[in-house]
Amino acid sequence: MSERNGTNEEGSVKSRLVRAAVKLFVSRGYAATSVREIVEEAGVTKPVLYYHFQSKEGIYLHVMEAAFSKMGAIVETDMAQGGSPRARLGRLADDLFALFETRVNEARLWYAIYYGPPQGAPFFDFDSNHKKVVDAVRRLLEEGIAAGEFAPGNLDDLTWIYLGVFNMAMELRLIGGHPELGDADYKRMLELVMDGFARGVGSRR
Amino acid sequence: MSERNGTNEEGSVKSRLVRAAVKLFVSRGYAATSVREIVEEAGVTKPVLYYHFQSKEGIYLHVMEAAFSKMGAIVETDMAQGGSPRARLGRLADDLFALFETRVNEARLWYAIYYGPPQGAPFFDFDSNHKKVVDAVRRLLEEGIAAGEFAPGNLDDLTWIYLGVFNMAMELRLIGGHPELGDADYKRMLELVMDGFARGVGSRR
DNA sequence: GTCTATACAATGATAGAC
DNA sequence: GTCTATCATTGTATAGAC
Repeated sequence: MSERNGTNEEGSVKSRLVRAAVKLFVSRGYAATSVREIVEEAGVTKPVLYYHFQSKEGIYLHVMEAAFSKMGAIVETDMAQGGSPRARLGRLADDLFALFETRVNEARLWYAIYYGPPQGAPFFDFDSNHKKVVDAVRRLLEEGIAAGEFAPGNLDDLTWIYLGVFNMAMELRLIGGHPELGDADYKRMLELVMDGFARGVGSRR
Repeated sequence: MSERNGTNEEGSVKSRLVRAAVKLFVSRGYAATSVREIVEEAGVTKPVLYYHFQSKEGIYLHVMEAAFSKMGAIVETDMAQGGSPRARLGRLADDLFALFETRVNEARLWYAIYYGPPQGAPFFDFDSNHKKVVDAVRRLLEEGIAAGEFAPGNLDDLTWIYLGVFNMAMELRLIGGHPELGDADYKRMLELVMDGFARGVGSRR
């Protein structure tokens, strides 16, 4: 039963290569990581990497896709669930932040490539995934206004304010030196923002 | 008068090298940029770079310091000015955003190195500059509360919410695909946030 | 200060044996 | 599937002439 599942088995050469690539791309960046370092970390030789993936670009794309598919799955799952819009907004933030917490290191690579220079890395479509999250937040805010949980206001402004605070919480975890900022703190900040939305801060003219 | 000012003259070899390095570090990243590309872009040969700067790291540090010194200067200037705390907070955001607008490309490099893997680039002290901005915002919020412009609240929460929205505005400019987000939009969002602070959203218990 | 020419290690990738 | 051995190219950096 060596082919029981579609993905890699625990200690297989392929999965060891992926783990090594993640570790090195994350700690050094794409361009600064060499194929030699990856295969040494994985305890194999170069041709093994070129056999399983076709190139350095190939293993990079494999790593990125594996990490991002989870995010899309969370959004879809959460949007299919019930509850009040405000409660669902909080749950979505919780689940996304929990995923982020388990992959803080990968997230450093996402940020570097998404906001920064491409580093010579092949194109990866962040935007379609990012858009899923933005659309979900906007829709929940819209439903919250319709349900009377939030006061009417410019939907774009509310969306970006909410995501701005959420994003800030992630970035504070990303950089060192902010160890005291935990789950409770970011949750409290998001509740403050939603309190503001409920009281009609978004309805400024 | 070839040595009239302390910095580089307009078309000097040194300044041409700096401009070329900025352009390439910004568009490709530090690790993915080669010394050969820099000198070709500047129209000189390799030894010229090694003569003026000592290494690839040397010209990188020169580039980073030049850009960041401006940010510290803005914070210090704005903090020395008068006006109500809320008005000063708005002015600080304006001035920092204006600097950011003139250097969107450099900002991409800052984000990549600050939040992402080091790319093999030498250490650069972002945090002391970043801390200046954070401290300024926190102090203005504190003064605003003392003056009765803002309702009392958790100062850390207010600071990060404000900076989160400010930061989101910058990041939306950083990535393509959000062309419609201009000065007026981000200013309106920050005013909404300060409205919330004024009405006491931060005083949740 | 700027050039030509080059040293020399490391890079991504492959051929061919097993 | 995995190895040894090696390719051509590019990388940072320098010696030495002008």
